[in-house]
Amino acid sequence: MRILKPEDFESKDTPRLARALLGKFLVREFRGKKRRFMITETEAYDGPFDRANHAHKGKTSRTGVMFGPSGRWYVYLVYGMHEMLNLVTGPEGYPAAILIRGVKEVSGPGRLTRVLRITRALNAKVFTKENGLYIVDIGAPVLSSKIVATPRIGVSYAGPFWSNKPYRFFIAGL
DNA sequence: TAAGTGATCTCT
DNA sequence: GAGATCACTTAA
Repeated sequence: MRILKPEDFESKDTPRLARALLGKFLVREFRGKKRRFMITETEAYDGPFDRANHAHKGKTSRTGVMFGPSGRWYVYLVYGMHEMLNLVTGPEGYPAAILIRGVKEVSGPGRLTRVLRITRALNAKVFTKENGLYIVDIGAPVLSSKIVATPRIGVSYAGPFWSNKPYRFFIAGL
């Protein structure tokens, strides 16, 4: 078992990283309790040209964290009530992130953050054990035949080219 | 199918 | 400052 490091997400191949995150475990240490959840669904938001990516219009106070180095959390509020958990990827200056949409037994990005008690307090925090939210690899890769890729959810505003890209990944049959 | 909810961004 | 929009969930 290995705790992943910020440098493990420096690649610009965001879809590949998103796919590789499946089967890893999200570990939440909160108020003295530690819980592990297997990541089962992710989405890639890949760089400045991806029109579905919040950062495609440039750096703002919200999206600035995506332009920084990999391995930070990007947490934002959507629809007035749901916090979304993303892991920033790519080298400094390349805005990209992976939305963690689901873990085993918890489907949906809004429910995930509610169950794990994740809020914007974690936004821009480095992904470490000290911050109470990190990822471990238990060394059990997911069979590629079990991984399904589809278009991302809720991004029709990005136009057909970007909204149809198969940047959503999940483990079939859970 | 649509309401709920508030931060963010794009105009004035 | 106002108005539209939004990487969702739940109840009907």
